[in-house]
Amino acid sequence: MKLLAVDSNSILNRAYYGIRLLTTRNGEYTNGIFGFLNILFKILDEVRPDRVAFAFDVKAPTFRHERFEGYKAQRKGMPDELAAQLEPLKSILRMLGYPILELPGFEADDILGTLSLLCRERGDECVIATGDRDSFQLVGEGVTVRLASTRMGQSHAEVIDEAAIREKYGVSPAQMIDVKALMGDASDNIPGVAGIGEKTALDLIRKFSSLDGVYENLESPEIKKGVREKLRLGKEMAYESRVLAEIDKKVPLPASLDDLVPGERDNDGLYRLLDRLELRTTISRLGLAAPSGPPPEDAAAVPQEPAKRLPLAAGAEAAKAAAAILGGGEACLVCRYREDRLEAALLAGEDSAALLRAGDEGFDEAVRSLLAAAEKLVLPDSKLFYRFGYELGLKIPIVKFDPILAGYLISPLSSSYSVESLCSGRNIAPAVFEAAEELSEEDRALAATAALLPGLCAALRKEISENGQEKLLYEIEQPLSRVLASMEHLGFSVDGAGLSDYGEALSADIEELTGRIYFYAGGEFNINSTKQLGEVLFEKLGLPTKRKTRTKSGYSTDADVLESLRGKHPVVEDILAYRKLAKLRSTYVDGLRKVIGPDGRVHTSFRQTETRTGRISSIEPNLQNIPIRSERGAELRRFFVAAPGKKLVDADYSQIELRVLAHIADDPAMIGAFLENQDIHTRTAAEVFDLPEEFVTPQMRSSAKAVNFGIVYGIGAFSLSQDIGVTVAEADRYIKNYLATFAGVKNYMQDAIAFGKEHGYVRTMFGRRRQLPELSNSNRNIRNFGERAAMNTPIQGTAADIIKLAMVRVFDRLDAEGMESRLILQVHDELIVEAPADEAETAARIVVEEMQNAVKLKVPLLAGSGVGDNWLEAH
DNA sequence: CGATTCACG
DNA sequence: ACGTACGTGAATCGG
Repeated sequence: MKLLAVDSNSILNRAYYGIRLLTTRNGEYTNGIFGFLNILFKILDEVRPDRVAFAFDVKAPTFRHERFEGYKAQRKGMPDELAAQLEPLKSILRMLGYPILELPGFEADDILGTLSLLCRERGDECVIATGDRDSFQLVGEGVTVRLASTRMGQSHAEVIDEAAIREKYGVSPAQMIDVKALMGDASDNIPGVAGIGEKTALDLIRKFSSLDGVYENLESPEIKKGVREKLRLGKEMAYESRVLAEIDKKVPLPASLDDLVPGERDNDGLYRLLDRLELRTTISRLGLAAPSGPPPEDAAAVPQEPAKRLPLAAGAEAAKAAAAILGGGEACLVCRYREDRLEAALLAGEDSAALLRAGDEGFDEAVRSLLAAAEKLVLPDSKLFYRFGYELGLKIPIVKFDPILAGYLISPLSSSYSVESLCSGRNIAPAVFEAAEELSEEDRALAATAALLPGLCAALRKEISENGQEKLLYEIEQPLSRVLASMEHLGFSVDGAGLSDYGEALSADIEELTGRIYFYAGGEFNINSTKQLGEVLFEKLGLPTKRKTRTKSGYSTDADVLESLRGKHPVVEDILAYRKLAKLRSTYVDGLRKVIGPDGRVHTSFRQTETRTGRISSIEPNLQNIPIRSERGAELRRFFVAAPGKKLVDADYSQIELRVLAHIADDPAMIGAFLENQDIHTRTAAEVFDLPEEFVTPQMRSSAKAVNFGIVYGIGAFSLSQDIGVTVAEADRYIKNYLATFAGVKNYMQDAIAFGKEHGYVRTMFGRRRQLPELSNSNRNIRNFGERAAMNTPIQGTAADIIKLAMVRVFDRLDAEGMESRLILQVHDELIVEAPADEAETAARIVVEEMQNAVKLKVPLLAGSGVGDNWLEAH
């Protein structure tokens, strides 16, 4: 017989602190549960026990410690975010079929002790799974411990047996009790002897083998005077502590070992609970599938319509069936693409469905009619569909509803969006397709997704409407998808040859720098390795270290640190230069060349459901971070060119975020400044430094600019001081002056946080939301982060809403005017249009107009523009 | 695959 | 006493 006895609270604790906070879309915390289960599965796999028990502490304070309350700090209560995970975890364990043991008045340790003794008496094996060292004293005679830890997302479980303890501590497992009696344990309310820590305690027990031994030899010369005095004073406490330190092995367990055989798993219940907790990986790890029947009526359950049964036409019948469906009202569509080709599509109407497969009779025509009827479709990932349309040379209508975009608007926090993940936690009853033929596995998967759409969309539409996000979805995000598809399809022309020459020049300079750096360093090393670079700078060359990296794993060598070392050693300058050039070469020259298509253009992908604030992002390549701030970097933009006979039109908003702030905060001083078209940074400088504008120096203006940025980000005096190189006190004064002048801004900041705390989310002018569970976190740093995000998100997000709206307007206007100019890129506050040379000036005027008129604020929205043959010139 | 660094708005 | 601005994506190192 082999028993696995789990110290549940301890493992949960480890898991909780080992994994960053995770929440479901509804704000339920899950990181502890997730980590616990990972550790559990790993240990189960390794140990393969035939009996399992989960011991839990009982919440009520334990009477054993009452005597010492008030004497020592009480055991810190667990944070709310962790406590909330306790009950769901127990439910999961019960549904897995495992017994849970908890006894009022006894800690989990005592239950483990008792279980381990029972095993010993029978000569059975006992493995204790725990996250702390308290139960080491139980080890020996068939009893071992698995010490769990979660580091970097990985679960480890170290095997601790008697030999391991002797090696680590130099004492026997039983002697750990005496060690603890001396050193105490704050988390267990065990006082120990004041002033004796782990080292001294271990040393004493190693020498004198027990607490009695120590006190019998108190006068021994091997005990230092100070220690002897502490021991004398703490003798009573030491013996009291020993009683507390020894784990009870005789608690009245309600179960015998033979009651601990695992029972049956409740797969449906597990699925429902794990689904609610959005623990998809755990679901698949357990091989769980959605319960077949309708879910039992949960208190919170939304009333479900009975599952619909739809006949599914396939093969030769499919095209005709699809035409009939498209003749009706709304229909759901799920597509499968393979290398830009549509391979299969499942169309589901009110009461019938069709599976269209490439190669089937009438497929191409059926697809054409699908594209033409897009406005009737409920279609996830509609951008792919538009993109597919553009590849065929077709501009297709905007779909009726894209559940992926809706899901993103409802909660922008997820890492990815799919029909399946959107259903999780929403209690969606799938429709049932009745096919005449056996479907392939891929087609079954397509059908499974399509089956969820009707129910999912009903739920999402309701949420969108309750959230007041209809306009945002139907007038901004959905039309924008098609604009993005068009931009991706068109791409941006790149001068590959010019780029290569530029790269050659970089390489020559990099080589020279490398040689000099090796010379200064007195040898070759990998300059790209922070670790090796740190060793060279701070150990070999003896430069003063500034700070450690965030994880304290080594020396930081970032640009800030190097900047501060400038002048201390000539190598520093070269390293800074090397880093700049190496970045340009690897990320931009090499990186970009890799993605230039056969058409000589780069086709980025815009991600529309990625950011928490509502911005779009750009990948493969990222065209939103092409250099501009440094001269050498900006040169790269010369290689982003207009096609022959065309021009680039570049238009950008002027200070859109500050204008949005002025509007949202309704700040008279700031609104006044923008109405008078003043230079906002100079104006800010005049206020912060309390001077007339004529006396504002460029330096002061630059500091004020940093203050303005800081305000938008949710300012802190420390960071501002770092940024502009003044003392924290000085920075603090700037901020105070700023907020005194712009009182509306100050109020806005407070209101934004208050709103976030009250509602659990903040929102933009257009109703975009961002949930902020961080605001109710008990960790101050996390909470502070939440507060900054609460202030920043409405500003950044509203600016994002506005430019998205402008993009849709520009796109439609160019179309309406019958022009050939096309939007090809967006960089947050900047739009780039490729225009036939003779249209360029008109296009520039139109873009600026649509950008400025996208929305009416209390301040004017200004945009400027330029025209050129390449991006550098046009900007 | 996490950590570090750095490019952009 | 502590940690320190919002939002992204890509390259690189090294476990």
